[in-house]
Amino acid sequence: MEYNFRAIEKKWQQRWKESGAYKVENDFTKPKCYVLDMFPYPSGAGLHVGHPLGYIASDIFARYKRLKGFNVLHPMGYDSFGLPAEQYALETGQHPAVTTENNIKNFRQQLDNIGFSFDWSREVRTSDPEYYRWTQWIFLRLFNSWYDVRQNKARGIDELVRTFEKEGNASANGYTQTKKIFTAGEWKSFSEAEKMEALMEYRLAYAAYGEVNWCEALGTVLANDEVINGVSERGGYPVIKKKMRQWYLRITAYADRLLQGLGTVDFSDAMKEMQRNWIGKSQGAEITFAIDNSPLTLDVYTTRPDTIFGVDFMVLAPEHELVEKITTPEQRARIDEYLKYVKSRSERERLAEVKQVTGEFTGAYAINPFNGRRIPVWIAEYVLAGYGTGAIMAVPCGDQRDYDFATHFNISITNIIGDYYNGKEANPTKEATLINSGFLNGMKMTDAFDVVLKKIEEAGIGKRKVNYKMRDAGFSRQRYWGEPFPVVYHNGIAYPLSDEELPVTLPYVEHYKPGPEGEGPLANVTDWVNVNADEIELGDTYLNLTPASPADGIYKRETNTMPGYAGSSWYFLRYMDPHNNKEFADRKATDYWNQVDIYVGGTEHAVGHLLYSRMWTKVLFDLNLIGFDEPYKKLINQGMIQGNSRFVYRLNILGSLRNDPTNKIVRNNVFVSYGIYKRILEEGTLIQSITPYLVANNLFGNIVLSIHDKISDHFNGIHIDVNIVDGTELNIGLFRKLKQEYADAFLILEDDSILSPGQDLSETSSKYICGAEIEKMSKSKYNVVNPNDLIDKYGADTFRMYEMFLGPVEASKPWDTKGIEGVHRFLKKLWRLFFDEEKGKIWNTDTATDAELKILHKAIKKIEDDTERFSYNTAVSAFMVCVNELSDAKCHKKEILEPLLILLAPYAPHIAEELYHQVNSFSAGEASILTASYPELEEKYLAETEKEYPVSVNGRLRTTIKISLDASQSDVEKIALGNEVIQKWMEGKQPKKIIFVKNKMINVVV
RNA sequence: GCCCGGAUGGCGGAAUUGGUAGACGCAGCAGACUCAAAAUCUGCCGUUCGCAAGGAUGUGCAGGUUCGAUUCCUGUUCCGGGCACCA
Repeated sequence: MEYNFRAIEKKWQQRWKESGAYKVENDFTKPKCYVLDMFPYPSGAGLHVGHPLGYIASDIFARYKRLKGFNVLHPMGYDSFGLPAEQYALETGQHPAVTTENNIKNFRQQLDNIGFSFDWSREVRTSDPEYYRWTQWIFLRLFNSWYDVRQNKARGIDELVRTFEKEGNASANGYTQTKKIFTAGEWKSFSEAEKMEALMEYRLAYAAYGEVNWCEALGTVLANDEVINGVSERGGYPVIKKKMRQWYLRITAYADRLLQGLGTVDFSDAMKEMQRNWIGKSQGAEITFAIDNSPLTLDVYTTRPDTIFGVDFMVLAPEHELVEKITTPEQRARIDEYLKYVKSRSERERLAEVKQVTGEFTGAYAINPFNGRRIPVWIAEYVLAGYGTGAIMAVPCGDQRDYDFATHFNISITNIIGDYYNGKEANPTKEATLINSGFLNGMKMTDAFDVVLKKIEEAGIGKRKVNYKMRDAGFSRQRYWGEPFPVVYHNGIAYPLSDEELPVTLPYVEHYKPGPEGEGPLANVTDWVNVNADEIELGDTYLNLTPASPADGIYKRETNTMPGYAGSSWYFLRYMDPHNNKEFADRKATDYWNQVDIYVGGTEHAVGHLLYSRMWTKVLFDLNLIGFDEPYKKLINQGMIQGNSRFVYRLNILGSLRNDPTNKIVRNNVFVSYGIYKRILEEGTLIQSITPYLVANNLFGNIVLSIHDKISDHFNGIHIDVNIVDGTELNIGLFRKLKQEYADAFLILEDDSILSPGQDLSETSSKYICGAEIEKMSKSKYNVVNPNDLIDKYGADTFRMYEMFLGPVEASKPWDTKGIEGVHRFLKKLWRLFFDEEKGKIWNTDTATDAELKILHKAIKKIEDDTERFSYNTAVSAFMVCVNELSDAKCHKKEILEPLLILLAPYAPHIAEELYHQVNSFSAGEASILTASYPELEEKYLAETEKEYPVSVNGRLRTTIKISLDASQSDVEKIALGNEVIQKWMEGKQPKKIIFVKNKMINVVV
């Protein structure tokens, strides 16, 4: 009986499916464990071997916890809204719903093949109306909430309205930048439009005009984290800044709590650091400067108020509102020209030329409040309008950008840091003792910080201020394939729809092109966009207005859709209660399942998805809709599996040779093996290197190639499908079959011999060796390895264990199929502990010896420990050690083997279940290894009585001595000093000291 | 430029708290079984000197702390990732 993995895996996958083995109940009496994977976007390309890495890791953990007696929630679903499906629809006219459905089918087949323990009855899809109904519902909560800074939490907008009615907004200032202060009376006199406009400044989801990242090629705006180096993350298209009315999430209100929350979760330091950088908190001061000969004032933000005496100029962002007002007539023309220049530059150009110094003087001067100095006010690109106040005080001796600017425009530099400033570059030190700094002279900069701030606050010309780099998140996209907003407009005012109107489903569209004015495709569906007042029910505005009536006429639906991160911000909650059609999830279910215990996914979501879902969770918590405010307790980032590309090297035929009918190479391609290619590059000339191979075989006829400058120009390294290469050796038969154009190619092999068309390797002892390079795994590089192929060849259990054996889950590593044989051999060896090819069944029910129990319990200890801390590569190795030892000991005892199978079940569930049933005679469906209980470690079997101690002399290992573990220090010293080898190395000297660490080592110092 | 992470045999990697560096696997070499191949099994496998016993050396590089350092500290090089005019 041999290990027939194909039949075994098929059988058990079928049985588990039939018995609903992975179905999870909301059984609140059992301890819970929530193990979650980041759900995938179902792309058309399907899975490659990199995708399942994290899924396998989490699956092992989930199965392990289940064996440990936990009620484990381990669901899977699809983040099925998104750009690629829509881009594909634009090109082919196929509806995104159709392509998405097909892709999901393909994904599911590939996932099923690997044998995951997902509870598919809880599957969610973000594009399913029954799902996005609740995304829209949460959006309405965001729309109807505001952030109360004093209570430091989100509250219902109705409470804000009541405050306004009582006392206006002067004291009840929520998290908003508004400058418009109104009294209760004024509020009451506001029109409906004015009230809605005022409230909009407080809502957590709000519409506003703002600079957005507009991507013309994609026809939509993008969030900051979707723009990389001035181009779109997806597709690399140019992105420009544009003013548009957009929806935003007021995530800045949560900046501090998102920062604080990092202290309560178990994420990697790198991950926390990335989020901290993105939030970008800085402590500083906002200082108001008077403008000379003007009633106007200038606010700047600085993190270094201690350097105020070093201010040599001011710089405004070109977009700053003061620029218009303070520019003097003499400078007007030059400023206008500079503004024109700035406008002409794209975001990308600005980023590309970061170090270029540009700017212009406004002609105006600010006054330093502490010494009355007149400070010239400039404008320059390097100051950003969106950060701080959009204006800075420049201290060239302490800030390199200010220094560069001052040098470029010949502005004299005041040194306030003495020797710390060398006159050649700025020094941002905080250690210096201040000079040229009035009342701060002689003070350390770190102390001066608070002294200056106190003075500024006393004088009423500024205040302490915390700033964040993070901006509110753009929340609308001009696309079709996303969640429609539950919002309608009337006279330009946005009204929420009632919960009863949900879901607002996507209408059918004829095509996916933008609307008439650059809006999303939905704008073209006029009979969906325009709705009569009596056709819809509006949500509560809390404004005590007369309800909308038919007389109010036509409402227009919002034509934007929500961005990709909307659905993924809360999906982990829906899994808890996926079929609930009354609520997004039952409160009892969310209280029970609570935080995700283990969340596994890639680093690429560090700032996008992770921050947004953390924010949504905090909002839901504030509104008392769930009972916790961090979604993910522990995060594991699986590493990227890189592709291992293979190359063949084609000789480029010169144009002049192509027309020569006497020459064979005109018609045939010539490929050289990697060794030859490398030698040619090293030798340097084409004539000397190539012709011996080619001329000798009469490939060239009488033609001689001309010498080129670069030898490598004569070759094209061409990606070749990794699946037709064994290691680095090309499978020539498949190579010729794969592409018509290669069928007649000449191949120059590693030993310089030529393989002509029609010949195969049986006529030579040489090989064609391919070049190799590590790259991203992608279709275009022909380096994609499909899990299905490997599973077909070795089985899912081998595949699962091999992926884990590759290295730590967190590490990125190139894929290499070669080692999979070793893991497969291990499983075959395990099988042979139970069955022999000739003798059949060899497992028995004999009583185990202590030595055998020790092997088992060593494995229990190591594997349980490694599984618990996600060290799966070492766990797999421990299985191998155990099976090797049992084979050597010829142990075939059920008493040992059965517990081993349970240990193995999370890693290789199919073979474990099969053998578990072989050693037990269960009746059909009676038992499963999936619900067995995990073996208990019994330390007594591991107890040792003696230890082979390494003994060193002066720290150098000289020998090992077996000594009883209960030997005392003096016993040990006697034994060590009595040892022949040790005596030899002591060279007759007296020991100064003998270091003895019990159960570790002995070191004799002489 | 700034911030994180890493560097160990031919290769992937192990060494959990400072205590026998190289577990486990791949590849390679030698051998057994076989008509042969596959499968399986046995032995060797960092470098170097040596017939061997054994010795020297060795965790990117240069120092330091320690009886003892892959592990801690200082400096440095290279690689990977993130951020990038954020005042």
